[in-house]
Amino acid sequence: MKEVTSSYDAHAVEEWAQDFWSVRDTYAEVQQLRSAGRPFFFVDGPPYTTGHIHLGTAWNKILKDAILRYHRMCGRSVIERAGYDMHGLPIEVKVEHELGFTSKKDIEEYGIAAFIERCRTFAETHKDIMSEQFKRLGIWLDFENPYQTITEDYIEAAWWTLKRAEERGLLERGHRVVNWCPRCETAIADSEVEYWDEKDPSIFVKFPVAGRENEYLVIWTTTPWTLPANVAVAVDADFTYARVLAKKDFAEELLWIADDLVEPVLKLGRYQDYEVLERVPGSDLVGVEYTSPLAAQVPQQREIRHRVVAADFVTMENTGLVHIAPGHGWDDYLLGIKEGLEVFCPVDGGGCFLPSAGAFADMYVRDANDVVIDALGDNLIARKTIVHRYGHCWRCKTPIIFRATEQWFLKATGIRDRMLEEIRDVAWHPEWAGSARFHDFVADSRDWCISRQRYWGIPIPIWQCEACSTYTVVGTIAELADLSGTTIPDPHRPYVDGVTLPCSCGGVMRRVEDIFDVWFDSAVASWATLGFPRQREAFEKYWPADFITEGQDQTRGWFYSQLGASMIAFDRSPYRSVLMHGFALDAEGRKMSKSFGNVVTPDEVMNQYGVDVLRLYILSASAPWDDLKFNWDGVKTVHRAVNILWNVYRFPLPYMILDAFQPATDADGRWDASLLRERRRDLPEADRWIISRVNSLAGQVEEEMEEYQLHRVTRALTNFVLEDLSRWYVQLVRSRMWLEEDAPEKRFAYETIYYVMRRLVGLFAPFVPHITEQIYQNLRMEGDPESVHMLDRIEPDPLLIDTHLEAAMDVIRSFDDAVANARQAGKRKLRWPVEECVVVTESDLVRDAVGDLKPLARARANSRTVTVVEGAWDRLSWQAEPVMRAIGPEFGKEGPKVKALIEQAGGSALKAAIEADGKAALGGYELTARHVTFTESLPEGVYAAPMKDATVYVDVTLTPDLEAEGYAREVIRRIQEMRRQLNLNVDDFIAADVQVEDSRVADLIRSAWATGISQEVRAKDLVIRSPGENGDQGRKWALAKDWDVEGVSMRMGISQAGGQ
RNA sequence: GGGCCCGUAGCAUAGCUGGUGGUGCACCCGGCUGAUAACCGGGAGGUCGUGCGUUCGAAUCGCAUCGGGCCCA
Repeated sequence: MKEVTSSYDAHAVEEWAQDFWSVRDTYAEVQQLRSAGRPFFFVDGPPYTTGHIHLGTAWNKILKDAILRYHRMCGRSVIERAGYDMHGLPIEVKVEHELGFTSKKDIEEYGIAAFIERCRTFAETHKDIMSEQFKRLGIWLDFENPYQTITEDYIEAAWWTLKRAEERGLLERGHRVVNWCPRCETAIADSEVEYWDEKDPSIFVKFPVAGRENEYLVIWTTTPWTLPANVAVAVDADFTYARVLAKKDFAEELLWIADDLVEPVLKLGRYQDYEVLERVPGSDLVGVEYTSPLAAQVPQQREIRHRVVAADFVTMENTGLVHIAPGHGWDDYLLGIKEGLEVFCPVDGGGCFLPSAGAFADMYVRDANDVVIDALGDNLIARKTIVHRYGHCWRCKTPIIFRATEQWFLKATGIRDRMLEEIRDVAWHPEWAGSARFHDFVADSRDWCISRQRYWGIPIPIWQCEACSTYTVVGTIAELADLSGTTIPDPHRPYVDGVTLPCSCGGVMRRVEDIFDVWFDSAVASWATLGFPRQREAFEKYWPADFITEGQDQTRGWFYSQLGASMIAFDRSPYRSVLMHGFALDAEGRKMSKSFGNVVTPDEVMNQYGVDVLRLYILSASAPWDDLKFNWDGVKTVHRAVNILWNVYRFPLPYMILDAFQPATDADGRWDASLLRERRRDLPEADRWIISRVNSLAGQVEEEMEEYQLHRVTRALTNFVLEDLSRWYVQLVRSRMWLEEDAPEKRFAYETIYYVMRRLVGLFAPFVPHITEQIYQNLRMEGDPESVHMLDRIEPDPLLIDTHLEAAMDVIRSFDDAVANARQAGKRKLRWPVEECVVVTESDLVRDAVGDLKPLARARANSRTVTVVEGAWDRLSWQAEPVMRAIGPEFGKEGPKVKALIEQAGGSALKAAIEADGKAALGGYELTARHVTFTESLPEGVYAAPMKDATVYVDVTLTPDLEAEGYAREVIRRIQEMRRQLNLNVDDFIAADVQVEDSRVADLIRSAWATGISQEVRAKDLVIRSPGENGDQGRKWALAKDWDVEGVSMRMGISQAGGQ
């Protein structure tokens, strides 16, 4: 063991620890050490390789790391690799920015090969940056060999999975309405749509009813540009619709509006008057035909037979009639299928109208809104603007549109029920994350559109014949080589695009141009990370994952995509248990965002307080599944706690070293606690207590970790350090450290502290890996495991747990607080002894605890005696006070007499009588509890304070004996202070001179305490004198000071004694 | 609009199988001075988001409402 002189320096400790691990490759050693253990297969949810990590990313990895370290200590062989999600539109968008591109045309001109190389470089560069950041957080995952979604074997896992989908009939080519980003010119997944408020037109439009003069259906829309694609109007069959004669400026027309909405709609249309001519149910309107108000501008509209249809999604809002364009809306599309409506979608991939949109051709749809509105002419009833939530492309923030296109789908709806079954068998933490949240999401899920019309992604391995349209799904790269007779350098676009296959019909099969939705990449992670399908052994051994943990946003993301892909491939859930964690928010509970300027980065926290503090803060600040409100004050508090851990660790070291303390070891040189276990009955109570506490703590940690209650675990650990170790045990044990001779109680203290620290670092290691490693290395015995992270889990030792003692000590601590309280009231410092402390209680626990631990109680109270009194303490008396509010009305004129009687009566006797009988006779009057109150009357010099189930009375009256000790303690303290100022070692001797201005005090000290003081301050030579007395006045002291001690002036001088 | 979670002193939180609201930080006062650019004690501070209900009794259960978060439409 080495002495630790410096105070806690997080950066030095952490740099040292990381260096220590990297030199010895401790991470690999630990993995090796546990390799024979029961496997624990963990899959890292791959972060996307863009930009830098934020607090949420850090939280995610810290949770994973703490949990995995714990499992390793439990003897599990943890199977893991860090993972990275490296394909996709976000990177394409970044690269497009770098190159100044604005459209797909730019990319095609630049060359797909060159473009994806830049994407690859971008992804790899950022992967490396992020790995470094994670390592700095002390994360132990395999960063040397991470799984990457861009490698050949990974891509193969995706291909293989798609082939499984095809084999099981779950792959489908479909014409569907999808979310479409007009800038990226691709379909995007529901999960890639971000919603925020957008200002849009809100218009009410008349559609002329066919064959009727001057009669119209009134619809409402916020997307005028979809009107050229209108084919129908939907009503609710059960709503009541009104045929209204509406009047404006002497003109009249007939309008169909939902009955309840007539008034507001006509008001908006500035109609002056109206009359309801007829009311009919929606079902009566079904089949009514109408013409488009844009028939003049859009030739195709003249061909369409528009009609009214019934739908269940119509609400009693706006006009109660809904404009239907199956080419531009999900509900519209489904309704179109059901009703056999035409799907008309005159918009291209860039969001511009096609020639089939007639007069609007070539216009960008959102720009066309005004033009369309103008074209409506008289058919426009009203126009407003509305602010509503509208979807945007998550990468480029462009407002999305809905477009009917040909895409590839996985038929998630076909396996939905099986998914719901599987969810029930997964252990969710917290439970509601699965049973409520995820369940509801899956129950509402739709088919999964997996195709994207982009470049940087896993190419969809479908080859389709140009001649006969048959298609085949290729499952592996070897299979592709087999079928095509060619090999490719890289399974990305554009290399794979050039490969053709012969079709049985004699035609040529070419790959469909699409790539996978990037969510499909990570969906196959649980088998791809095991090298499946190329290698099957690990997969068969470990899959499915024992555990995953991600943020609550991954409910719709990775929890879902993995489940879907796995159900398709293997018909079972890819994970056995899931911990869903929260989001990192700012102190106000708001999302951290760059534009809001409230972002706190993990770097900021680490730079100021270090990694371990960040880790401990994040883990203890809130339950894993609650959102984390980041708070600097909280970080500071945790920093203080870690600092105390450090101080508690370093405080006994100088003494241990001075005494050449050697913990017991076994034949292999390993630390051996059996001696301490055998002698447990000989240990002082304080030692037995803290040993019991640390074992109880181990039990608590074990229990709470079962449910991933990491906040409770870390709080319990921190609390132990602060409350039990620092605030109590260290205070109790200090004086034993100072013992000169080789006393057994000092040995016990060393053994105990050593034991507690060894257990404590083991318990703390998964959460604060750096500081625990440093402490452990200093405490470690020759034969002990090389790293704290190689220790086995610290299990509670039932032999050493004494719950009675723990309860009794709680009582003493409460007593200790109460004494301090009473002393403060009596203005008697703790340094000054008192004659008597009395604990008045009715509680057996308090009585027994104070009785059993009396020496400790006495020492803590610095009291000559501590006594327990059950019932009434005879030195207490009660003062009776008349309650005139009750006496006055009842006794009338006699009142003043009663008052005087009460005031003169013995309060204690009166109280006893009333308590016994409920009444008391006094001078012929009968008194009850309502006539008199009692206040405790304390003897002179006695002060009281409450403790748990008892009251403590402290008599602070001074006697010459007490006073002598008090002054002596004051002198000792000041000489010690001067020793420190001289920077003396604890074992140096001194010579000292104390001149006391008050000769009575000087005599008091000298007669009883001269020797005591000499011993305490290690003085070979001590002179205490009154002002007149002679001493070494002429002597030059190394340090001389004047002090005011409780009003008595003293002059003290000390020097180091020569020799020894 | 829907689902899930959260809302307790200036800040962060515990309590939530209903029975007199705990803790930490900050603040004020004090102690200790061989862990000392540390450590410890005490005090003050609360309509438990709001409203209604169930109950002898609600922070805790129910309903509604407001605010925050994630997700969905």
